Amino acid sequence: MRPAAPPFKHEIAAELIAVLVAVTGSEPRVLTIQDQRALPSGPFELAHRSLQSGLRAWVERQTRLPLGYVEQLYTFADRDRAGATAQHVISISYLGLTQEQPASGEHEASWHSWYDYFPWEDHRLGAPPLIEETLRPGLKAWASAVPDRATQRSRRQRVAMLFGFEDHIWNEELVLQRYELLYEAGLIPEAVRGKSSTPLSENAAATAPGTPMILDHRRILATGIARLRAKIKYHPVVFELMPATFTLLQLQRCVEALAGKLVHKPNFRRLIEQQELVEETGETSQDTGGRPAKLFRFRRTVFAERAITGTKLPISGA
Amino acid sequence: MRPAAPPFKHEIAAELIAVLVAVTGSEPRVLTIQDQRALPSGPFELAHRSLQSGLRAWVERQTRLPLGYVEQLYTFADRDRAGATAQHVISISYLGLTQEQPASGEHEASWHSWYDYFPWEDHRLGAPPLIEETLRPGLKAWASAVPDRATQRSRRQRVAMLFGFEDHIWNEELVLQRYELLYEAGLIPEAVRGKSSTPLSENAAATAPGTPMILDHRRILATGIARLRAKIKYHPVVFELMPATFTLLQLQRCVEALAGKLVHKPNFRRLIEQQELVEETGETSQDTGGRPAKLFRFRRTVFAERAITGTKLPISGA
DNA sequence: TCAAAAGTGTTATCCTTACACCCATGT
DNA sequence: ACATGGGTGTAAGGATAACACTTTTGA
Repeated sequence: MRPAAPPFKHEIAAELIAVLVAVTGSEPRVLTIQDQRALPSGPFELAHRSLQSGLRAWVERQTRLPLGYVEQLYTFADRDRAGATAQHVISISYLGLTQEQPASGEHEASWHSWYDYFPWEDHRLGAPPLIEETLRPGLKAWASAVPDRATQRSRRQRVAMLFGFEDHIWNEELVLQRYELLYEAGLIPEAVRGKSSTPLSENAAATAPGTPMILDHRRILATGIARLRAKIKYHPVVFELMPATFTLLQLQRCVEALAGKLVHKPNFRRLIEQQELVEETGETSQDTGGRPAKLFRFRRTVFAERAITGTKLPISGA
Repeated sequence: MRPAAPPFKHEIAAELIAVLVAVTGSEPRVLTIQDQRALPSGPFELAHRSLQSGLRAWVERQTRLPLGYVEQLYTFADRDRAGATAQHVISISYLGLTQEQPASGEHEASWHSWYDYFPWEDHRLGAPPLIEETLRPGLKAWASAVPDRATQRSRRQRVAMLFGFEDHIWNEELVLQRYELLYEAGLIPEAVRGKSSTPLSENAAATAPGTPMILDHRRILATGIARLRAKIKYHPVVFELMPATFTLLQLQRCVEALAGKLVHKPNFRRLIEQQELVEETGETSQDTGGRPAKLFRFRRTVFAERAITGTKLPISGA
């Protein structure tokens, strides 16, 4: 146990990795580079007051995106992150909320639905068929692939809880745990690719659907999605993803896009209005077939009021 | 926006900082070094599989404490953390739960109640008098010290919400926010000490009580306390702090020590037993005056079952 | 007998969730 | 007419928090 005062000179490299999220037309979108195979990352800059402000400056300079909300996710320094070529890098990952810009600029950056990477996470139209068709058999095989009875039972229970099999309800917040389970079961291409030694799954053909990413970037994305799904329930961050004015249904669709499940409309509206999170602009929108909807604007003052107290969204079953 | 593959060679130093918590005799305790002025910290080691396992190995080697539960808190790299002598260090902080050992070993390490550092956070006997006597006047002065009316109102509201003045209830989870407010108000010695330029508070005599720490260590401790207070409500981590067998009242006292507020005894017991978190050992304890209490043991299997589903503790008002 | 702690039973209240229904507009 | 979305009323169920009370031991 040594004193902290004179810092140690273990020299290593550090980088920032950003999960930048927007919601466009009822789809949750994430900014990627390298033909959607990587999350944007950059060097750790020494010139800023704090890590947070450093990330903000870097993102805004590179992409011209106004970053509404920024939150640190996790710091990784796993030795085998990069596989055999492991160099000692500390990666500090951040979640950032913004709005998708038509021309997001430069360097082959592009936006994609996060369900491209995690197709099993979208339960807005019920559980996607691929869960029963692909994941469930693969997971069942994995659970049975061990001789010990007790381990089998514990694996099966874990599978059932995470994916909502047998009485269990779907908990949309467990994005990371589900990814890690699939990884452990050898159903994620990234898991197999890195390992030169063990050919983990004999059923390598039956890997889970979803676009793979380099290194552990898909894992970082899962962390970001999970954090955001948990956050929107008690913190008014959704509004960072909305345009200046919006209808209540648009807001609802945004929440649903993030949560990956539908919410009860009447209750949603009541809860939003009760809490006075929004105010009417006086105008209406006739864009979508049906009765014109009132337009609302976020009451920016609630950031001061509720940053502490918190807010509520009616997303059930978590 | 550059690709992540070839890591950047910005060389910097990295260290780990640990908030190690135990509960001994109804007091929440934290391990400190340097005459209780610093949290234990150590170099980032490259030899481990992950950051987490590196921290675990380091702590167990240095202190011989068995670490029950470990969780990453936050990563700091603020330029002015060390004041003028700023060297570029990334500090990765962790929360670790353990049980206090009589001889915690070496290097002037010692355990102290965390309320030594945050005396205003202990509301088990009601709001401590020092809040009304010292904090409230200081905060009031700070809120009035700005000319703008709107800013005054917003400051006063923030103060009231965080400290439970005027109708607001005390929310025990807001440890960090309260510390930051006091810091901003110039009532924390650490805030003044660093600044060579602005003598922030003319009422420097009236700084908040509580033992100061070096650099931002008290802030890191506040982060750890806040995280733990939030965690115990829905995750069965309390048991990491308990001996092998315990009475329900001991368990309750432990929860109360962490939360800094009392809980309703009958409801607490019902909730614990309903969830089958514990099982009777068959023995009883007559240690404390009164009817002998049944001894319980934590059902270790719930870690598998509820790591995902979560648990509940009846701590109200947050 | 009293203090201290262990327990049990019950109720009031609020929040969540859902169901049922009506309104306004475009095709 | 009917599809689509906007919007209101209300009730069932469960979780929470509190009150009142009995039991068992040691001093």
